Amino acid sequence: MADDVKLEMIRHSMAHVMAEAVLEMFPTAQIAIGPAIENGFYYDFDLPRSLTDDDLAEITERMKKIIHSDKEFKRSVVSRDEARELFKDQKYKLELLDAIEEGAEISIYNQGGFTDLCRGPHVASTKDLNADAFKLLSVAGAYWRGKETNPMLTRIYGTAWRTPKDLRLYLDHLADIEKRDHRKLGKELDLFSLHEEAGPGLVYWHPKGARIRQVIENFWREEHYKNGYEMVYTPHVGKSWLWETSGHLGFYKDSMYPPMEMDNMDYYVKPMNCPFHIMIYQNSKKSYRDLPCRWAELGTVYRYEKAGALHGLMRVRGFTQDDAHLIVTPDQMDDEIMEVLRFSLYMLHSFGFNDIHAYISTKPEKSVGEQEKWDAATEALKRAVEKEGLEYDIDEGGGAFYGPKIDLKIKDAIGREWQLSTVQFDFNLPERFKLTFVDKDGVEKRPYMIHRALLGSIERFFGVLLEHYAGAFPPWLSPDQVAVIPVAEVGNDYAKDIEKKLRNLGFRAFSDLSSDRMNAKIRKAQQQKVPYMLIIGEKEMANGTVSVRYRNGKQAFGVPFDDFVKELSDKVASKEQL
RNA sequence: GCCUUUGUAGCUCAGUCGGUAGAGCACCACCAUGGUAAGGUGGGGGUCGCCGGUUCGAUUCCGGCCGAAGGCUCCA
Repeated sequence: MADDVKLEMIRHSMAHVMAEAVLEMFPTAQIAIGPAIENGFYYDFDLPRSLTDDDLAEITERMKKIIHSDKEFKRSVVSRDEARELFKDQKYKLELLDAIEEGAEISIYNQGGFTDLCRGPHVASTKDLNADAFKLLSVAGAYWRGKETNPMLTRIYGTAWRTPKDLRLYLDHLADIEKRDHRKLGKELDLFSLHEEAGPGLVYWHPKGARIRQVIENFWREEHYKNGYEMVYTPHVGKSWLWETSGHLGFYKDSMYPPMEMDNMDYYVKPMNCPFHIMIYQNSKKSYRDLPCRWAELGTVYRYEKAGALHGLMRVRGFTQDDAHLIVTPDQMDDEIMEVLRFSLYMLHSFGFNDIHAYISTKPEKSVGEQEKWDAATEALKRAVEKEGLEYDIDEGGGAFYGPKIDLKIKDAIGREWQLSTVQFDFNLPERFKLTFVDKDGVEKRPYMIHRALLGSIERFFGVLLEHYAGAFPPWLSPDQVAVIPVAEVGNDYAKDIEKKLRNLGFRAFSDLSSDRMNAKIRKAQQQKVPYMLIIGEKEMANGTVSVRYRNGKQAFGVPFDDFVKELSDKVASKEQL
């Protein structure tokens, strides 16, 4: 039996054991569903009261007893009527029963004092579970069958493993995730903040965060020019005419900030940049000779996200998309898609993301645009992904109503997936705005429009980067690349001099001339994750050298200053991690 | 929006079984001039998230509101 199947059985069985424990404590509880999930299990209950930490402890103890009691998981097949009788007091189970199609086998599992409607499979006996290899993690609310209109149930999440050691490794992993939390690191490293009183979901970039953002944006712009893009700037608000024409007021209004009235007209803050780029396109008659247009903008947009959905930098109400729109002739589509994909991968690699997976989403049931266009575009996406040798999955019917897309997801340093790049066809806006170009044969034709973001949004990308590197950015991105630390006050002038030289060479350096002792200065720089510390004392002053202390604890003494500059330059140019 | 948890100094947190609060770090001043992760002493700083109720008295009890965290849902 495959290992992962066995683990799933353990987790599913744990869910049953937990349900038994909960029913012991709350005999009137209604039980809903309790599946195995990634890393653990959960069970949903309708309870007479809310749960406390003490309750979780008691449930845990009861579960341990049940596990030690060595009860067999007995499977039996029952008729629908027998099942209805068995679960006559369990309304959610009856609802589940009704959903089982006619003629299908109805199986139940029993372990000692608990019987559940269940497809299985389970471990043979509760003794196959390890009483020291599970932990109840949290209590949360969850709608019955995930529907907002249904009653809210109490969900208990747990994690379960084969051995206590596996459990410990997983708990360590959770601790690692907590340590890397970008909200925590953002505060510790003084990179950004959010201010509820000034508006939730709106990001304030502090000087050090802004330095990193500048490096990202400057690199982004340079690469876009190298890759044949032009930069545009567009307004932040537009009259309702624009959003009516684009269709956003029809299908996207709930996600937009409400209108501002001026001169009897409604103005809306932009939730997307596309209509503005289209206005630029429309400004003059376009020939096939003008295409492709590749227009990029770091465009800040505002969207109304539900308060409960906001999360640090990952989900905000105001964010800057690294947006671009390609307006191309049908002939150019294939090459352009391939270029966009190649460019995306290059960008992601540059930031240290090498584990990349693609997802192609195809035509959903409700959609606009002719079938041939969808087919042509979807094929172009597939060809591009295959040409780059990317692994990919197809999400059938998962595209937006206006066109198919490729999403690229990266894996970060601890294996979590994040969606960053997206390349999306749009068959809707060219129609709505009646975009045309005059082709070689003198006939006006409709161009293809491709919407793409490589990093997604600057805010979210920054959050992902921060967690990926756990705050220890590679030197090219570090907000402070070099801390110059004099051993004593007599070294202050030399330290200042070195700082100045480094700054003049374009590096981000500072000298710590505070009245702290050297040890404290080193500690501070280390906590701020500064990659290079130059320790300056009498020896260094006499010889024109520096003593280098690296963030990773390594040291190099008596390094000629010019040698250090060379080393730093190489590191920054290569974008390598220290 | 809903469920659970939560909101005390800039940060991390303690505390008051109802009598208007403390620690460490940070900040300021003074002393100390120190060779690879915290030198010493002193000081300033809080209407205990907001509004209302109970009470002689509320940061503490009760109710409402707002925010945050973890979920459900959605997504860049």
